[in-house]
Amino acid sequence: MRLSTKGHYGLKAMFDLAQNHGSGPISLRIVAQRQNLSDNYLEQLIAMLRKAGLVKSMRGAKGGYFLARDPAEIRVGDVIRALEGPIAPVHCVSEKNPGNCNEADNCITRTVWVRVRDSIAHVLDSITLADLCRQAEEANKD
Amino acid sequence: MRLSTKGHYGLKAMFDLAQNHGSGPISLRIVAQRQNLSDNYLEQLIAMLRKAGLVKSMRGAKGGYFLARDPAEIRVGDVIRALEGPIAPVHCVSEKNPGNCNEADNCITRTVWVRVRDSIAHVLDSITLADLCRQAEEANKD
DNA sequence: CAATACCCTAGTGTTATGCTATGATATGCC
DNA sequence: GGCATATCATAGCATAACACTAGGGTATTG
Repeated sequence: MRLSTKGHYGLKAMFDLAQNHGSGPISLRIVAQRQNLSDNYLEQLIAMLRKAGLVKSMRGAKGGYFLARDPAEIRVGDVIRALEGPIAPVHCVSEKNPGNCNEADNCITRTVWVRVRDSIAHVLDSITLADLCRQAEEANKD
Repeated sequence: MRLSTKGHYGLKAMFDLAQNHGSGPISLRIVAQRQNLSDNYLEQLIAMLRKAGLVKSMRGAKGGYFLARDPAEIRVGDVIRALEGPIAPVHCVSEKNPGNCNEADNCITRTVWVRVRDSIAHVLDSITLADLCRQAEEANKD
């Protein structure tokens, strides 16, 4: 019942970009240093986020990455799905292509996984990157 | 964000035992056949459940497994934890031994995982095996 | 034109998964 | 007692995912 580091690290990076949103592209090296991640590895993760349309990039010197939309318009669920695929505690209740469970009709335990899936999705989709930034600000007040 | 088959199959087996609770020990071969699982593999899973005190066994001919407590006293969460370990979307917010996150204090994304963890735990702990049996009965009414 | 930074792909050690297989031990029944 | 039926325990193993590392190519700035 565990997330891979993809989602874990990827959200950290997105949060970093959100905090610096509006001040132009930011190089990955900086993000990786700030969030204490391998920049080579992070590059692969951000490529997935770019392909999902969540971040945009500018190449060349002074280039870098920035959020494709306002932080308030990016939900944590968007980030996680881009990196980890559809939310699915078990294959037969995946958000996408639920797979062929030949006994889906009379499989009672299936209802458990549907509820787990929905509760995870609800949490992830109810938090935006802007929410996280607000939280960080409040934590820094002390 | 996925459960292994351990939890998936294990819950199926426990549900099977719950449905036949009260009629003495049931051999694993029967459970495996009914739930369409490899009996050799299921043996390993049920060993974990036995060590967790959720099922009891009788050896020898006419032996088998049976629930250690009433189905109403066994939560799905108990089963999953026995098979998958503590619920922890990421290591630093594990239910047990949360691990040393050197920036736990100012890690904002951490709050996301805490909420995910708690919502999963809440769903799993709010469903008992008896609930599943009741659901199965209602589904069979049609 | 050189430094910077994105972009892409290949490779790699480690771990977990999802089993299979084999043998030992305990119990019930004839 | 002896045989069939179970649980119990452990070892092995092919596959896949994970978490990176490495190295090269391409675009942009100054």
